[in-house]
Amino acid sequence: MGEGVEWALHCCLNLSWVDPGAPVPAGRLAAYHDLPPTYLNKQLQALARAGILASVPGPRGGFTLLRAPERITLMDVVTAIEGAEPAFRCTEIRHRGPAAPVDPDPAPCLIDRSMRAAELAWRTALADRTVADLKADVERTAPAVPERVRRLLAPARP
Amino acid sequence: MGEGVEWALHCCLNLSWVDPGAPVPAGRLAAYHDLPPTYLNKQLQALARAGILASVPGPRGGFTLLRAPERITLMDVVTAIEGAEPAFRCTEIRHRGPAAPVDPDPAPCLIDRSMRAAELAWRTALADRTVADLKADVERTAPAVPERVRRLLAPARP
DNA sequence: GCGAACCTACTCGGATATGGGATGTCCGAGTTCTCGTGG
DNA sequence: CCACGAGAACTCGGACATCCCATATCCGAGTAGGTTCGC
Repeated sequence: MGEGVEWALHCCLNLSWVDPGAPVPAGRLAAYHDLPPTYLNKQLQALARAGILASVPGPRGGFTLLRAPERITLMDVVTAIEGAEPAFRCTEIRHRGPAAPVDPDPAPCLIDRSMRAAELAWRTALADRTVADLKADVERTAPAVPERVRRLLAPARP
Repeated sequence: MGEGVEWALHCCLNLSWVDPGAPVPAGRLAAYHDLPPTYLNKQLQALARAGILASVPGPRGGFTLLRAPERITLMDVVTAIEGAEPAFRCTEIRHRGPAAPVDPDPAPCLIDRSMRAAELAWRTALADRTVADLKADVERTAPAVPERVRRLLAPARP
């Protein structure tokens, strides 16, 4: 799994603590965790294309959560970064080679079926957990974090 | 996920239908599904290293199931091919950059926690399903398959 | 003093390099079977 | 006819290329705000 998933999740969580009316530029989000700014920008673009973040260009621009944290599941973020295709893709090798039946077997590949069932369990677990859940848990276990995030992501006051 | 997982699963299933005392060479297993013989050999070696297959060299050699199909889970096969490391690996980016706490936070990363919980659900689903289950299901839905596998994987009779 | 036009600085967005791992191939070590030879 | 030994053929096992995608970077399009000029 790509490294950008971790970055995207942390960014969504951090954005859940700042004022939705004040966009945060990619560079500042990157500086918070010491990440490559332009590459993080790429991941944020993917989140924007998926409708999770809103992007505003120009000075005072940046990224903002487009939906409420309660409506952003971990599955949404993972799908936005990694794509919607399943990790295990059945290429139907049972229909190749000398064992290939003359008329294609209408029955589904049982190996694919099992692998997809397992992947569905994974997807369900991710879909059951939202950014709001993470937000609440962090606020309970580390109450100092939200204020620190707000301070470091806030725009520089001249 | 690598393509070799699909190959390995099909091979284990096919081997469950042949006589455990008669090893099947990699080339014949590859020919059954029209796969690159030497590359499939590489995957089978990984299965042998994991203790799933037994390999015997020389003429009349090949690969055999080392354990009973009931004792080979899909998780075993996936781990043998893909490795045991989790798909999502937390690099603790929360401890990097200006927000890094002076003494490392003993509390676990909650994002990592959620991702690992989801992956555990996936692993559990795979561990609950064995090659014997697949074997029984195929024998019920496609009774002609086992005989065909035995015939095509049997050693050539001069 | 006030308004408007211009200019600058800053941001996203996509097109462009690079490296590591999955994919694919090749040759050597070892074992078994076969064939020939001698008794 | 049988025992034995050398040879050959076949297999796994690991070392060696190749390709593709994740990673990383750079420059252009567009916009908001500040500045300056004219009235």
